[in-house]
Amino acid sequence: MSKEITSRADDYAQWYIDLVRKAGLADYAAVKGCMVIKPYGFAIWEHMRDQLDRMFKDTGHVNAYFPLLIPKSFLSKEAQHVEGFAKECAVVTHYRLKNAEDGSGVVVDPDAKLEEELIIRPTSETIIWNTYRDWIQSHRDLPLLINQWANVVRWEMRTRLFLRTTEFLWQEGHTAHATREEAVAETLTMLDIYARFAEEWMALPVVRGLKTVNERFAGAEDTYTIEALMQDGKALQSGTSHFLGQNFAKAFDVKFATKENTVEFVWATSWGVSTRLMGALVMAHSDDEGLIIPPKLAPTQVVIVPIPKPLPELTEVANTIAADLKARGIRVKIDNDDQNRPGFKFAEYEKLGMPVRIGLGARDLANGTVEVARRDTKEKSSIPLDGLGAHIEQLLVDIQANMFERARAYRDEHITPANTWTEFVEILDGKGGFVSAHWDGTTETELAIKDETKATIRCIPIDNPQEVGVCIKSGKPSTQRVLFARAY
RNA sequence: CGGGGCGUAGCGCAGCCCGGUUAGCGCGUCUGGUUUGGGACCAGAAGGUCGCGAGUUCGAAUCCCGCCGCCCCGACCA
Repeated sequence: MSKEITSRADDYAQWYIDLVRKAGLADYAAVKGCMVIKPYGFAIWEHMRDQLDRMFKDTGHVNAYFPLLIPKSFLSKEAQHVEGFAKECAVVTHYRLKNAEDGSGVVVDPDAKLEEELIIRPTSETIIWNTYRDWIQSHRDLPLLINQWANVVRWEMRTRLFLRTTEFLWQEGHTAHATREEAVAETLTMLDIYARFAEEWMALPVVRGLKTVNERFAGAEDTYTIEALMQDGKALQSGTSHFLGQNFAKAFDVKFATKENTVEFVWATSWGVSTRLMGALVMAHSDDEGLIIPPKLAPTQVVIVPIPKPLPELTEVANTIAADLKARGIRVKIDNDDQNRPGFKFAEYEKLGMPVRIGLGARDLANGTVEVARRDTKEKSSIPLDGLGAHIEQLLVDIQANMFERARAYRDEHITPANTWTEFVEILDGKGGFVSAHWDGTTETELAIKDETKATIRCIPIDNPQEVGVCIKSGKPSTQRVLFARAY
């Protein structure tokens, strides 16, 4: 077992894992690499999920659910797709257990071997497109805009809570369109929704961009990404939106009759974000005291702590404040615990990242004030009871904005141009973050850079300015800078 | 699968090199009391197949051999 890491500076990755555990977000359980999301972690995820779901529905999408198990043969229908996922699939081979002859427990019944093995979905393109074939006949059936909330399994070699687990929760949207243009537009619309969600709800600034051929989703023509920067200078791919062209339509023979009475293959997109976003939230905002949850996602936005404990006269005032806040749509909780001391509670709520804490004691009441502490800056101030509700309402807005601004300032400071190879390596090893550098556009060079520095091309930013230059590595001509970084 | 490290109370660890009373410490838990505006204090209590197996020895947490498990780094990846 490893020692506890208490500061971000010591070992960021380990500190992150300890924090996720200590704050009660999640832990590993039973099967190696599999994660249990605990109630507090799940409450935050639910806020994220609900908001994303609203944004999907506002753009015309509907939810459905497809099976967990996929016939093995489906996976081999799209050549690139198999290649991308074959190495990490969990396979179901039998459907029955029986008691062992020697009474040692249950064993797999060899007589119950499946004709065709089943794959536990690593992603659902194949089973969904196999289904879409029956759903789509005419241009009148298009566009088909479906999302599903599901779990998937990818048998990764190494895992890390939220960032990469064997099983994870996500949403995957799968759409079918009559034209290339419409599908490309959908791909970008969804990328934009992800970026807006990250920035407006998670207070997480992201770079929108296009993946290189090498980093592209298996089976896609184009993969777009939102890339976020963590506090240790490493990048995190936080969501992807794929333009699939007609690849899956061809693999699964999904055609439609056009208005012109011809028959065409449909155009496809898929897009997803996962519980990895929870990891991004933690790694982008936390400090040594614990989590800092943006108000829009905090399960409890304001906690009222009677000091030293819930005495009747304090509880009465607390109830009045809580009623006012609730009426304003604020998620508020009164701490009625009379066992722990205030200092303990303060530390505890800071660890959980609750945006605002209201301290309420005799001393305050005598002055007609309360103590308001904000988690993001740890500032405390004395606020009059009169007008408190409006003040808190505004404070939550301010905290949300401040968290985003702070993260954006950090991100912006950590996009560094490099013009020579020496500079490039120095930045990666020193301040970290994104390095903006010229690249000759070849996979060969990209891989050579990755080999030597562990940095990958995170993306070619959308609307990237074109400029003449030479590749940082090969010295060959280049037309634009791309963003490199070491990534999770 | 390669390179490191670690398995001792619910959690975090010391003890091991150099074998020797009844295996310790901190946190947590339970009881009682005093406290209560930034992680309270005092007193007492419960809690252990020292990862498993075999060996050396009068005697093994400690030494030897084998096995198992976990963590970290690398290859894979949302």
